[in-house]
Amino acid sequence: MTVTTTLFDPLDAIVWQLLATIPSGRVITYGALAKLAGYPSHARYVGRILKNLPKQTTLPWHRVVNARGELSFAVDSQRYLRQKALLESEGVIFNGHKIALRQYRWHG
DNA sequence: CCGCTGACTGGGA
DNA sequence: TTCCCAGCCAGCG
Repeated sequence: MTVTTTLFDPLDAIVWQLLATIPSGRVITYGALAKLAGYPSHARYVGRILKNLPKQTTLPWHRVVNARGELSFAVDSQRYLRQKALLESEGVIFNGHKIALRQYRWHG
């Protein structure tokens, strides 16, 4: 039987699982997520994974921000505003375009 | 195989 | 501190 056909990459599944563990009100960077998944130099790939998530996903994709504490979308674009709104609804504070970081990261 | 494009980064200026 | 940029790496002609 042929078969096989991996419907998705193993890394994708790992990232999905890690993403699911990030608490409301907290954020994590693309790079940190990649590192936790075991692929420290794949921040961009993590971005691609998020981009490929189905629209109806329940995963907290909005809790992933870039290393500068900003959202990786064109400022004021539709997607930018949506992510910002979701984060603010969880209590994340913004200072201009940047997240008023207190604690980045999950767990801690 | 080549070149270009990103939901990215670290480090030098 | 902010800006800039080479390096990064999978996907898609």
